[in-house]
Amino acid sequence: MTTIVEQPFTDTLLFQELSDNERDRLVSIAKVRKLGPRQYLFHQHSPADSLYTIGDGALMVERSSSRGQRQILAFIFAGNFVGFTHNDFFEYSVKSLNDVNAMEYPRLEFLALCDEIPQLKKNIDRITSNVMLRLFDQLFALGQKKSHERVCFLLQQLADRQAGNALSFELIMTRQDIADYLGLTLETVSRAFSRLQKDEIIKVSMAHQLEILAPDKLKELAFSS
Amino acid sequence: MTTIVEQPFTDTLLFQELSDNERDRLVSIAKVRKLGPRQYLFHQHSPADSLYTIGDGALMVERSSSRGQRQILAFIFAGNFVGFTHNDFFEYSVKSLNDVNAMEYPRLEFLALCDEIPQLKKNIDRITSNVMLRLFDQLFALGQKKSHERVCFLLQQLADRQAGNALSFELIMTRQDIADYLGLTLETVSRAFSRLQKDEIIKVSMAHQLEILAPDKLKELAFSS
DNA sequence: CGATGCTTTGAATCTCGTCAAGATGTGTGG
DNA sequence: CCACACATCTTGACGAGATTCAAAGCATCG
Repeated sequence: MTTIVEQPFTDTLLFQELSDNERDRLVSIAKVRKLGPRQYLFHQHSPADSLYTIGDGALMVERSSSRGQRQILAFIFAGNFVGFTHNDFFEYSVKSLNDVNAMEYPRLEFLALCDEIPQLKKNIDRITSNVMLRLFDQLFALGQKKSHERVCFLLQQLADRQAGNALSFELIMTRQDIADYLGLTLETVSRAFSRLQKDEIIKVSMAHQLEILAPDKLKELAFSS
Repeated sequence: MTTIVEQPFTDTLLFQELSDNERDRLVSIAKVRKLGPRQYLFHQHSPADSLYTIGDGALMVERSSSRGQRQILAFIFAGNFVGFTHNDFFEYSVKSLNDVNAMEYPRLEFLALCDEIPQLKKNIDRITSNVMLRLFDQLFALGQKKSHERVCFLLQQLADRQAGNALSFELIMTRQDIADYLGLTLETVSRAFSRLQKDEIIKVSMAHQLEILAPDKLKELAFSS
């Protein structure tokens, strides 16, 4: 259970700088939650009774309209924290991409701990701030970038967040998931991959194994800075 | 100065449920900041040394790339609070749309007050949460909606937030501003207005006076729920 | 090995962006 | 108060980029 703490993941570390005792108190109110691929951790509009940390696996935060349109608001990975809201109901669903090991914290008990452990509250605030900054980036991408730039934007994010800066990693989401994250269609995403491959910026094997051949060009296209 | 407190504005009320004494402490560290139209409250990448509440007027939160692309992240109005960040530098600029009366709070002193006044911290958290929810909506709009639906989305927001649910109000921003908020071009925005006017959903006078003729249809298009 | 689900590619269509002109609105000075 | 200049907005014609529809190619899994 404490493997969550040990993992060398980038941001959203809920446990950062907590004492052993404080961590134990968090662990004591948690229970394990396991998910297979393509299962929901929780649904949009359901009561926001729990919060979660991800120990293993990857998920996506999605919002759907009754017309069947879907926007993916974020991808989340091991070490991340999800489900914190001021509302009584969730504004989004969270769905797994692969096998997931999560810890579930009852909301009221968690909030009580937040009041008692100032550092925990600080960690929440820092995570919230990071999430917000990422939303700004995504908004800029959807508003200003062309399709292949948006794909580069996502690949850069995945390289940083999922793969820990590796140049080779697995694309665990489908083309449709990527499309719904970037505000495109799956065909457009597929064409963007083909184009980036032709330009020798990336290499895709078996549709889901990705290799970054030209990291500088990728960044250039991702941030059009 | 205390008019800020009294104004009946919707959300992001920094002063909500504070005692008179606590409000006075906030006011005591604040100083007045006045802006003419199209002036910057602060710039992207400048040191985040202050926070602000808006007493009067309207502004936009914008992020620009060195390529000259601009994404407007939000419009903000009287009663709103802006500039809160965990970074040492601002991730965005804030620029006025008309004459603005703001209050400026030195960041360190403000943060100290947050530690001393739990309700103030709670207000910040609530505001942050509202901002996040609005970012979700905007992301959905940019990712999933067509141009005229995005324009409806903005008009609905303005009717709610700027005009206090009125059916008639002034469009204080330019077509270019609207375009940069919605990820479109000014021409597309203009065409969307013409189309909505032809469909008798809105009426535009002198390019900046707006009247909502069919509120239900507007909502329908805005939320395509 | 065939069935299924996902991905790629092609062709037609459509929406939106670009470029350009003209209209409307605003502000200034005579 | 009018006339002129400058900003902004509207509209049209065209082209680029994205979506849609359709078919074919690949993996995966029983």
